[in-house]
Amino acid sequence: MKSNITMRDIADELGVSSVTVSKALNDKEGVSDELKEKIKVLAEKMGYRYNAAAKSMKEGCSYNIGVVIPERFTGMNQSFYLNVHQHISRLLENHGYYGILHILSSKDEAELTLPRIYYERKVDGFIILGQVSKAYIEKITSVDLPKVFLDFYDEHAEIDSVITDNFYGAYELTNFLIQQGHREISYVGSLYSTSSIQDRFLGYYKSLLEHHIQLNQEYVLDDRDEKGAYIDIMLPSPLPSAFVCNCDQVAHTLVQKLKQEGYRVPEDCSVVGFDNDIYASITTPPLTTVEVDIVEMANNAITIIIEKIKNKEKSFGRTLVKGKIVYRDSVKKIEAGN
Amino acid sequence: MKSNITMRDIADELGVSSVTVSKALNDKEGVSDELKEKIKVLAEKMGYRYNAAAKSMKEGCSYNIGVVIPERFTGMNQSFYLNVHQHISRLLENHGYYGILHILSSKDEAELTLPRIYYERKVDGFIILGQVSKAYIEKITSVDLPKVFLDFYDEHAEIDSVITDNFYGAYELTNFLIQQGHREISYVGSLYSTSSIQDRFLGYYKSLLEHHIQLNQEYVLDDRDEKGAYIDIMLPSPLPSAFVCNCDQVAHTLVQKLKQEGYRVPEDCSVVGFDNDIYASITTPPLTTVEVDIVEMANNAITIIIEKIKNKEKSFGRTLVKGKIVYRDSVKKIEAGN
DNA sequence: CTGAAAGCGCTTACAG
DNA sequence: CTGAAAGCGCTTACAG
Repeated sequence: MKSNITMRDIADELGVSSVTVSKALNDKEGVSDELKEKIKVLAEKMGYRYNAAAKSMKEGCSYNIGVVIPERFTGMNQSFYLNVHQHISRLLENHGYYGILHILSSKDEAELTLPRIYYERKVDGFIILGQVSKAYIEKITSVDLPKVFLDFYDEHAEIDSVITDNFYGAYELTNFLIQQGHREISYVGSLYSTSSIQDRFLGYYKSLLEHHIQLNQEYVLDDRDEKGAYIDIMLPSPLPSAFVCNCDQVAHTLVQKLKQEGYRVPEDCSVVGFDNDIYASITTPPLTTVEVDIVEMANNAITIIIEKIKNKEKSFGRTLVKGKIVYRDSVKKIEAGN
Repeated sequence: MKSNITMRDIADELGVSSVTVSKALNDKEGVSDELKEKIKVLAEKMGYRYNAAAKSMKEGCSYNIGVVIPERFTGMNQSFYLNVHQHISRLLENHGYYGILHILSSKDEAELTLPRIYYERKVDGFIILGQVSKAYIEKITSVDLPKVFLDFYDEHAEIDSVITDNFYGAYELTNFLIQQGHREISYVGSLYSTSSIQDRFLGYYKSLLEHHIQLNQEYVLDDRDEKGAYIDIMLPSPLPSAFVCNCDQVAHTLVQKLKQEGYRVPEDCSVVGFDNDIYASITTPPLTTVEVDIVEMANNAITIIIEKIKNKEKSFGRTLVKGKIVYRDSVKKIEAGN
């Protein structure tokens, strides 16, 4: 199979012009159906492959989208974003686009270095997957390409973002705990770490408010330091009857700690997570949690970015994607007066 | 920041030709240092960005590498390949290349449909990540682009592959079990499923042979069906004192099953895994296993493919990357005469 | 040291 | 319905 067949080669073979071949292969007007068919058959036979670079140059766009994930979200235990990237990559194909993954190193993030794919015009837009620093948000906002922020947002920047409805998910989950008879409910998550953690906290808080349960500051527990590294969770005393954790991984860690201290889950205290990732299923007992709709999030992000490529002026603001509570075995119903 | 600055714009601004600008920006001979510097400064100031598409068209290559992962390896619990892709993507950048992820759907695999990135000349080569069907191997082998197979190989095809030294890893692990006094050792893995599973089995077998331990066919246990879907593992009776599992996930499943049946690990029987993925650390007790050197594997694959792009004739055959035993708590030392 | 010319493969706009 | 011409942004080979 010769490797460098061009439209011209097909044209020469058939004694027509390359313009005609171009039209035929792109199913455009202006070629007789008969000739069109003949060209297509020959192209196939000659092993013709479209040259995307030529099209890119002509049209001034690459049909690639950069998917940027900060390095710290890609650790061994953090396959969530890579998973999302996988869906993005697949869904993008339906639109004739391709994803180029760029792991943003902590160094580049700190030094505000943009991905090389930007400087080489390899991409027509960016999907930023996972919260980056404020300064980096500003930096990337200054770039003249369309971008959407996935799984986080920043209230100060005028950007489009697609996020799980963290607020509502945590709200519903806490409502559920209260329905099950819980009154002393703790929240586990460092409030200033990410917008997700903060919003989930607020959903939890709203549920408390609605049920006239006082927020006890000693029940709001840190799970990571300023750099986002996990820290040992300090159990409050007395122990609440339930814990709302900001994510499944932390819920998993918490359950292990509780067990070490001699408590049984859910008999002695209930624990719920968020994300429905692998930690939810491997915890014993399996966790009641909120499932993030990855496909829907990826889909939204892609629709938005492609729309913005067509029309730079368009703005979408925050798009919320609803999660879904997955009921498992980590919550115990408390009888009244227990 | 105007977005469509070209070399010509810079040239016009400075009253020189675009050839000179090209030379300057590419650090080529034939421009005075003074002018070169002036051009670079102005380019930066004008917000010039290189047009990769133009270069691609000129040189006939895209500077992209397609990373193809069969869909079935990307499930919730299978972040391994996505993880590898992440490293590939990062390492590729050091060579001026980029990775484009393509999830090969089971349908496309069955129908022998090549990734669209091929038909659109979006990539200069392929890294196939995870074993595909024989027919698909043949199909992709017929393609005129360089390719390397990562984490599997096929003895019939003349292809370059980078694999973990599965044979040696399982051999060493089994040796370790025997050193610890084990004699009845089971292997868990369906031998005809992938080359990895098979080679790990052979390493296990070699260790038995060397220690003059008879291979007991009833101790070779299936863990998945012909389609690769996990099946329930049938425990042999009497129970061996140790299990060599073909991967950590299966080891994790096995440990749970053993516990359900009332056995303690490692007191009643020892279990070892392979991969050192998340399952190794979340199993209670944590698993002794073999750590696959992902970075080294990715590195090798990239070196090979880039070498092959430069020189299509070059052949590398099978490249083995050594793993490393990670000792944890799932193996018990058996006293002689126990 | 500097630049005019040609060409990479395609598409668009126009003419016949 | 068909095609000649121009151009996308860059680089190479050559001439001055």
